[in-house]
Amino acid sequence: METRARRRPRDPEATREVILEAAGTLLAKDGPEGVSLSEVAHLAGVNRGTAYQHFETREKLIQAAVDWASDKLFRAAFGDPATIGERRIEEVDIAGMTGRLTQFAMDNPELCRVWLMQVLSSADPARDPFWREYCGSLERFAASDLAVPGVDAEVLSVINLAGIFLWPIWARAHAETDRGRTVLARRFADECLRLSMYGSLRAEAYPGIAERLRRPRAPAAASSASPAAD
Amino acid sequence: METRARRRPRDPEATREVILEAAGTLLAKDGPEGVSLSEVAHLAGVNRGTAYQHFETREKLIQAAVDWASDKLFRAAFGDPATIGERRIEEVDIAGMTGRLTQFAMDNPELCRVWLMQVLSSADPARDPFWREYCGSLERFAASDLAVPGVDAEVLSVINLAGIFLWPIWARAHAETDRGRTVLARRFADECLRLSMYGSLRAEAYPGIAERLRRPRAPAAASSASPAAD
DNA sequence: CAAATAGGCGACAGTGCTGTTCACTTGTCG
DNA sequence: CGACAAGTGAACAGCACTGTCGCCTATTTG
Repeated sequence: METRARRRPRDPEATREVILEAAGTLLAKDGPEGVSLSEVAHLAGVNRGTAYQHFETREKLIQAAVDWASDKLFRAAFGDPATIGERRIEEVDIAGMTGRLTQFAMDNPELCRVWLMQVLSSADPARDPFWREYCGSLERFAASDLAVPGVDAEVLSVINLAGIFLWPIWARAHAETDRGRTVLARRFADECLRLSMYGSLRAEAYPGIAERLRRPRAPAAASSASPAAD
Repeated sequence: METRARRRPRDPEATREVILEAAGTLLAKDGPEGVSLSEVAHLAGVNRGTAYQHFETREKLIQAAVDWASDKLFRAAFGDPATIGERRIEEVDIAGMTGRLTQFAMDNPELCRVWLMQVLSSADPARDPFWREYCGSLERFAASDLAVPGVDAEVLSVINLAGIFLWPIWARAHAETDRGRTVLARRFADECLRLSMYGSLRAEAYPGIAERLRRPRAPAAASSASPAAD
């Protein structure tokens, strides 16, 4: 992160942080199996031995970096995890949360990439704290009278998060300037809202689908437009 | 792939295929930087030297495997790339394509993971043929009178594909049985359709958002519910 | 201020992977 | 049948990375 000035001033906390940050950056670039402790130490401007003092093995460093990313994500979306219990009761501001998350994703695409990749590789994504909280929020929202009836919160969580975290990567590749990225962030936010408000299909044009959705879990109606699920 | 039976029958095409398949599997597990040619050769039941005969370097093998995954995806969604030009004219069956893709993703989650990771790491995702075709289809759909007005096809493509490809991973982790997975596939398809038809917010409850969407690209309305994009 | 502590550093052995070469076996095709 | 191409096995140098050890020195503390 900085040009090595002979010897790092003794400060375990800061050192640990700088190592985690470097690990996060490389994790986003190469994936969990692709980062070497040597690289991380070099990027962090720290001796490899120092890194081993903070994290016993490469494996544990990676894990710590992933958890660190997840925690940052959590804080960006929901604030301090310690006080989360007290705030559970208040009204769910679903649009606001989506906005905060979208903005954060735009500002920290690497972090989101790390988190996504971890979830993609995890045998049990449901154990991730951020995921649990997000999904829980959507469930509470779906149960409220602000939501359209029939929302499947779990599925919607995957769709939302996947889009929110993938979009910035797309955007980064297409906008060189900050201004351009802001425009792209706005486009995403708008389309998210539009989709949430009105969907994408003109409902009148698809009576078959409407029919199918009216009797959930029943065998698919014989409409040419409805995808067969089995 | 199979228990090595002495010596592989001479068949370059099949050998190449088996190597690519093994590479794909490992790619899905470990990411591009995480697979070694030794591992691939071992899993494919092929001599390391043989692998080097088909692919000059590790790097080229990885690239070939990624392209191979992208191509399979393309075929699953759109059929033979060679004949794609002739079929461009016909009506866009957006729901049908989504259904096919969803099913394919459920059956081949590793493939989708490979593709996703590649896109996540690529500097320019727009060069991927599958992406281009998918996005193009949505654009044609958005321009038709089957779509709600104001759809941003590019954003919607990201949202759709991200969801479609991430869901199976979630599902795999949560359903042990084929039956369970079928149910989860159905849940996803239903929620996709529901979201496409009606969105998730009760439009009447969010006049601020409706207002904002009515004048696109203007500075955000001062609604507490609308996410600030800048 | 001096000693003790612990954060940080450099060097080392061990391991696994890459890319290459070479001698060898065995299907397949003209 | 003979030539050639596909597949095997082994060996090698070169490299990068892991994990460990002992030394150095900034900070703390008595």
